[in-house]
Amino acid sequence: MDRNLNAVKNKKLRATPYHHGALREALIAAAETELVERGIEGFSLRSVARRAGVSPAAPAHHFGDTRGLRTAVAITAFEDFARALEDADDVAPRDVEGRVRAQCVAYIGFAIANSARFDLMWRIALLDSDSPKFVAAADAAFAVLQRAVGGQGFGPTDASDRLPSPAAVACWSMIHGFTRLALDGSFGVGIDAARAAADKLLPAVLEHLEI
Amino acid sequence: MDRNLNAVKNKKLRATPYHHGALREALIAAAETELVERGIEGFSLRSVARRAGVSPAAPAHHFGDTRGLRTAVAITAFEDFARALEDADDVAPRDVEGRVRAQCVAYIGFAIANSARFDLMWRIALLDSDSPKFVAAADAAFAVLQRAVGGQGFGPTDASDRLPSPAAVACWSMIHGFTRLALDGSFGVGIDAARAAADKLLPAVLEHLEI
DNA sequence: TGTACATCAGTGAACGCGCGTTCACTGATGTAC
DNA sequence: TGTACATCAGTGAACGCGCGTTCACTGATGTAC
Repeated sequence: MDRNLNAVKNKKLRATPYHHGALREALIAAAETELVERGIEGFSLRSVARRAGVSPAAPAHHFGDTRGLRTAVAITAFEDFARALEDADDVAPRDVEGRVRAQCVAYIGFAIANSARFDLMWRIALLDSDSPKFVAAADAAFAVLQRAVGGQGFGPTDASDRLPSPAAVACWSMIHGFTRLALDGSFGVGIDAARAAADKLLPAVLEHLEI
Repeated sequence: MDRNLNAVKNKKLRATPYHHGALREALIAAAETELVERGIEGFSLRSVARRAGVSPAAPAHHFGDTRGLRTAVAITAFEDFARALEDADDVAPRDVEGRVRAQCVAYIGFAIANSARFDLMWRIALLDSDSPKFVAAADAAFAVLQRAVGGQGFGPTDASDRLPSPAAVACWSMIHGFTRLALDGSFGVGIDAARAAADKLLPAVLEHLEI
């Protein structure tokens, strides 16, 4: 009786149903928005729950803890990243130089368009960085780049180390470094400066990459 | 009388004198240790004050606030970094390839030996990144690298943009990217894997840098 | 088709914590006379 | 050389805050019979 009363009262007050239906996805989306608006430092489990309109304990059900949520966000970010690199390769000229250039442009393009998520992807101290799903997602992204560079998988060094091909790492290093420097303000403060660097400076810089 | 009594009592209890003498330097040193032991995320004004054996309000006197302390640490880190690059250049072969190689080795060497500080140096959202002293320290480090690459200062693009020479940026991007990837575990988890990558993989990677 | 019950998803209040910063203060130093 | 006084450097208690996590709970769903 008392319980029924409560149920009725709650039903009246509650705009949304008790069960969300797709809370996991909603939380990830909320986390991404939160990341954009407040940055990694301002990001918190509670703020994400608040934004998703859900109690602070709800996320634990899906992600365990804060680190789990952050990791889930990073995984989807790496998946999107890999897709962006793939899409770029699909429409690139079929010669190696053309493919490499396309990968680099897509790389920094994704980073600029998704700078908060891109930051999180590499903040491994904040992630379950040895979670199999995370490792797989990150590896998949690099595999796309390596394929475009024409890497034959792993290089001629000791097979036991499983080091990737130097050419692919050279390309990866250069575009990753350029991207980080651009995002971190070394070519001018702000996202516009980063975009300008990608447009004006990057092509000349890539001339110095020999594949 | 009451005051005198207090003074005497305090003098007896106090192992260290009321005035520290070189608290500013001591706080920076404490901050560096704290950074190493707890990482950037665990770092806090209070923990640094605690480690320096001083009240939580003391640092404000020298640095204003937490951000100011972090910035001071980052500035000394950039100064040490520039010095490390300079020292490497002093003993490098006098041809461009030799100097570039030496810069790259010193770059990642510093980052590995000082990974916590190196992380902080680029975490500009946490710093007063437009403080003149910070900008000057960061620019000075890049200037060393640029000199070694043989950059003639600024390149042939619009002088108004003041973009640095593409060759220097290419070198910087590649070694910065390689270093970040190594520190972030892309070549294997842990500092030992980073060191191994620097030793085994980096030389082959630098073959793809054309200056 | 209906009903009992297990399981799942989310609630909301509460906890203890460490944080950055403030405040009025006190102890020490240095300087002017 | 001594003394008064201003200035500087550090104290320590207090504040309010947002955090992550826990807990017993309730509402909704699905499944076995």
